[in-house]
Amino acid sequence: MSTAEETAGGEAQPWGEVTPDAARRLLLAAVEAFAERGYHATTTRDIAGRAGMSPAALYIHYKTKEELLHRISRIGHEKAVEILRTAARAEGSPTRRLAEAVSSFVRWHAGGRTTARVVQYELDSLGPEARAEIVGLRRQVDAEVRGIIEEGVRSGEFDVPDVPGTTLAVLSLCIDVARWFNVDGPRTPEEVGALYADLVLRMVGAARG
Amino acid sequence: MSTAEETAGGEAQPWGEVTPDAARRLLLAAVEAFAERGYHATTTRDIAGRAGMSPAALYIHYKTKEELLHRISRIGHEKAVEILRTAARAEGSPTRRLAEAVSSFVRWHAGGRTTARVVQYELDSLGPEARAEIVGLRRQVDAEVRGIIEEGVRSGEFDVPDVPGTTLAVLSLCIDVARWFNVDGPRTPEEVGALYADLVLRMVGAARG
DNA sequence: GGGTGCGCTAAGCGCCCGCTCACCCTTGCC
DNA sequence: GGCAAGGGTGAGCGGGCGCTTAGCGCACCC
Repeated sequence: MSTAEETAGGEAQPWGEVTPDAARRLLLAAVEAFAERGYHATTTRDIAGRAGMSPAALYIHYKTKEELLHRISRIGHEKAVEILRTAARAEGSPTRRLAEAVSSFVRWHAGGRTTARVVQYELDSLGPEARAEIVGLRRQVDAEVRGIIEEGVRSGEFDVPDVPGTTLAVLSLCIDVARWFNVDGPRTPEEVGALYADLVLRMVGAARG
Repeated sequence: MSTAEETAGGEAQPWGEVTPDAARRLLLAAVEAFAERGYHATTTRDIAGRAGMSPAALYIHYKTKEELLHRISRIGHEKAVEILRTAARAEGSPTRRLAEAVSSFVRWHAGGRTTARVVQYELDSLGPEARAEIVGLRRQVDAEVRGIIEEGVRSGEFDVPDVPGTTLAVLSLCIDVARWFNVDGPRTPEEVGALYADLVLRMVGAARG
């Protein structure tokens, strides 16, 4: 691979796998537009315009507008699973791994807010087959977090009466960051990640710090 | 007032104030449609059809499709403020009031999921002036919750290093219920409300029941 | 019982949507 | 240089959108 897939800041460039170059530019333009206005309010003319192309160019690389959303959604969810899987399978106590999972997941939602917004909130705009595929990836996301919490309960580090419910709440908290996070706001993604990791450790009754 | 505004279950019928009857039927149809497909994917023909009317009937009661969304959003946000204000100003310790605020707010999001979904997720579909008005109501929502947490910190019941950040997280957790809650799922609104109240008390470091 | 006005409909206007098609450049191979 | 291939464009099709308008029917008042 000749181009770097990760920048120095740790922020992923997950679109490196998309070729050729024009297809990637269109995909990036679509992410921006979908995040700003939503899938249904975005026109193919707008996407093509942002990518510096004519409306027809879109259809050389993608069959439909929905295929664009599907591709974005799949790549984004794969990235989400990868982030959580890395944290879940790292070394260290469940407490440390849960904190790392939450803070890195939150950093991804805050830092790549445009992508995360599309990934998390435009699921219903997909057709049935595409949605079914993405729902499968979401189950993997849920399983990774639930796994860490279960381990912490077994080891006695956590005190969690309702593991599925708490898993849901933890993921919900992280995902909703994509809705409210503001790049020009007072908090950096790192700060929100640290705050949320602390709050989640409180939620599972873990000893902190 | 000849008709009841509240049902026995405590679930509000906040549309009682909308008159005449045809206007209310259209508003309810719009809530359903917006919640299901989103504002931009909903057509005025669909709304009118659900209300059993012709497309033109909509424009007798509302100037534009956006006015429908604006009205729904304002009524919904006013209800949200009312729920939190009631809990915040009740008697009892900050711990009790925070638990009541969270559980009732969650019950509203879960039970009236269609309304809550529109209220919480279609804000960006409003024009600038309408959005500005709604943002003001949101600030009131934030202030009510922050007020309870501040009181708990002052009284020594809570241990919260970052009050604005924790307020944000608590509200985020409650609001996101509207995204994931499923009426056919395993949990009732009451169960989710109780679970979330407990999780939030853990987040603020309060002694629990 | 005739007039008045309101709630509603049938029809349709103008616009812009997603998408297609015929054609045009550039590139690389012989 | 000839030529095939593929990325790109300009123009435009069919259709559905938000919204308007002309007119109808029914409840109500005198």
